[in-house]
Amino acid sequence: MMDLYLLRYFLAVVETGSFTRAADRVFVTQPTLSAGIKKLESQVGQALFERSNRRVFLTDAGTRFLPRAKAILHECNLAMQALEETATAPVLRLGVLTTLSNRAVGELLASYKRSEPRVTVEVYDGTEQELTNRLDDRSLDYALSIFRGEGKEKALPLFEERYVFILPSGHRLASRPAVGAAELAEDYMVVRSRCEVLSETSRYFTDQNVRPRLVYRTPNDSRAIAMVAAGIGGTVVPESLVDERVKAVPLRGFDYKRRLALFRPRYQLAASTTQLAADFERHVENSWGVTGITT
Amino acid sequence: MMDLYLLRYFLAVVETGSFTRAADRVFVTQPTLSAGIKKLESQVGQALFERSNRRVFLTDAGTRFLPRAKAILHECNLAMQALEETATAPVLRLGVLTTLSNRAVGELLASYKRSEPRVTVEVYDGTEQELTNRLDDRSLDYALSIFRGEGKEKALPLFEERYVFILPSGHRLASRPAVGAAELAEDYMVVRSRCEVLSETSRYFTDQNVRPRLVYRTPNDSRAIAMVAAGIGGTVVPESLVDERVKAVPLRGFDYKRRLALFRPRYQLAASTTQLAADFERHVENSWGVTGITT
DNA sequence: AATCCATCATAGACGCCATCTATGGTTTTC
DNA sequence: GAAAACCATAGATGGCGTCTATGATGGATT
Repeated sequence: MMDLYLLRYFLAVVETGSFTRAADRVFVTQPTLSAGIKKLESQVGQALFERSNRRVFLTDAGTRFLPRAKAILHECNLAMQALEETATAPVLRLGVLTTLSNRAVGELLASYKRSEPRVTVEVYDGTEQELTNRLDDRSLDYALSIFRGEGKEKALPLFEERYVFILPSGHRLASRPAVGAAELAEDYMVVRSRCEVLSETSRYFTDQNVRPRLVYRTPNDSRAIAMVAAGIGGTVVPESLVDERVKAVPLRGFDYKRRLALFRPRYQLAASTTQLAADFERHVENSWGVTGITT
Repeated sequence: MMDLYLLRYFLAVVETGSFTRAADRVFVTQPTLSAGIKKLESQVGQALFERSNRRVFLTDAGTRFLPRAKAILHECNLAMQALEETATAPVLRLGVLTTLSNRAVGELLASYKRSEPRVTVEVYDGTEQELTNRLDDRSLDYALSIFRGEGKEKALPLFEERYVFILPSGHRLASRPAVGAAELAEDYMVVRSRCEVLSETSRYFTDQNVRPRLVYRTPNDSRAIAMVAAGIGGTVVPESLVDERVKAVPLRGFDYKRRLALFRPRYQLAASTTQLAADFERHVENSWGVTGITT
C-alpha cells in the first residue's frame, strides 16, 4: 500500500522535471526525495521514472499512474472538505427515487428550508436498489422511495398514489373518464424505463392482446413527459407527475398504486444530530403524510 | 494529510464495531489501533468515534468521512490495477469526439485490433474541450477530434466531410437532390446539442426568415438519429453519421465541413511505447487519411 | 583534454515514530 | 463481589524518514 506523502513527491517530480527542484518544492532534501521515489516504485512494483543523464522522464507505467495519483489526492481533499463542512453546518443527505415528481420534491424541500435555514440538504437521485445500497453503506442519511412493508425503525410510511395514463392535451381520448387497452392499440407508447410497474404495464396490454407501438424509451421521466406533451405518444406515470401540459385518464382495470416512505438512517445517529433528524422527519410527515400531499 | 494505513484502521473499526476486533482484523495490537485512531482524528481535526461504555459509535463527522475514506482506498486500488495492466499488456487510451460515427470508429478499431491483437485500446467519449483537457493532463494518449489548424507535432490531419440534412426515409423531400430552408419551414427539427455547427445551422435558418419547429434536443447523436428514423423530424449531421434508416439530402447554401485529426500525446513517450504509437498513427492515417475513409 | 557544474544514488548518523508489552480505569455480566 | 471485556496510557524498542557528506556520471566551458 502506497503512502500519500510519496504521491506528493511523485507529482512534484512530474511538475518540475527534476528530483532536485521537486525536493525544494516539497521541502525535503534531494536524497530524501530520491529515496522516497525509490520507495514508491518498490511499493507499486514498477519503475515510474527513467533516469537519463541528469533528466527524468515518466515511464509508460508512470504515465498511467499519474492521473490515478492525482485522483487519490483529489479524493483526500474532498474528504477534508466534507469534514470541514460538517464542522460548520449540519448536512443532511437525502436520496430521492428518480420517478418522484421533481416539482413535488422541490416544494417539500423549499418549505423545509424556510423552517430550517441552517441545514444543508444534499439531494441524490437513484433507483430503489441504488438508494437501498447507499443507505446501507451510509453514504445517505434518508431516502424518499417506495414503501414495501418495512418496519417503523426503517421507514416512515407516507401518502399513497395511483398510476394514471397521460396523453397529449388534444388527443381524441383525452377527455374520456377512462380508457381501455383496446382503445390504445393504434397509439404510440412512450416508455419510462425506470417505472416500478413496467412489467405490470406490459402484462396489462399483452393480457388483452394489445401490442402498443413503442416509439420512445428513456430513464428520464421529465423527458418522457415532454415527449407526451409534444404529441409523440402516451405513458403510464404516478399521479404526482401529472402537470398542466398533459391530460391524465385512468386505465380501465389497471389498479396499481404505490405508497411512498421516508427511509431512515441505517446507523446510530450522533447525539448532536438526533434533534435535527426528528425535525426533518416531522416536516416530511406533515407535508407528505398518509392523508396526501399538503404543500 | 492523513495516512492510508490509518484509513484501514478506521474502516476496520466501522466494520467490526470494536477497537479490539478491528485490531485483530488489521493485524496490530489494540493499543496500536487505539493510538492510530487518535492520530487520524488529530490529522483530520475532528472526533470520528464516540467512545461510550465499551462500545464505539461514529460521530456525525465520522459518518460523513466514511464514504470518503472508502473512495480514497478505492482510488488506490484502481491505481494499483492500472499499473498491473500496464505491466501485462500495452494500453492505449483514445479519446473520441461524441459526434463521430460510432460505426466508423468501431470499424477503425476493429481493424487495428486485427493487426495488433496484443494492444488494449481504452475508448473515452468527450466534447472537443473535454478531450483537449484530458490530453493536457495526460489522462489520454490520443484523441480523434476536429482539426483546427494545429501543427504536426500536435495533430495528424485526417479526412474532411460535409454536413448534410437527414430525414425519415418516407419523407416527401427525401428524394430531392437538395432542399432549402423555406421547404423545411413546416417541418420538425431534432437538435443535436453537441453539434459543432449548431449556431451556424441556427443562423442558416434565421437568415432566410425560417423558424423550424424544434421538437427534440439531445446530446446523444444515436438518439437523435433514431428520432429521425422514427419519423419525428430531421436534423443536420456530419456525413459519416448517415445510415440506411434515414435519407440524406444536401441543404442548399449550407457549405460547412469539418476535417478530423488524430491528436498526439502531449508528453514524452517512454522508449518502450514509441513503436506501438507509430504503428497506431500509421493505421489511422491509412484508414481515415485525407483521401477519405478506406475501411 | 582538463576542469567545473549539475544532478541522481549511496552511506552513515540521528531523532522520531509505529508498535509492542504491561497495566490502569470503567462498565457489564454472571 | 468477582470476572470479563474493552479503551487509554506509559515505557521500551526496532524501524523509518530525513539529514549531511560524498561518489558517480555526463554535459558545458575553458
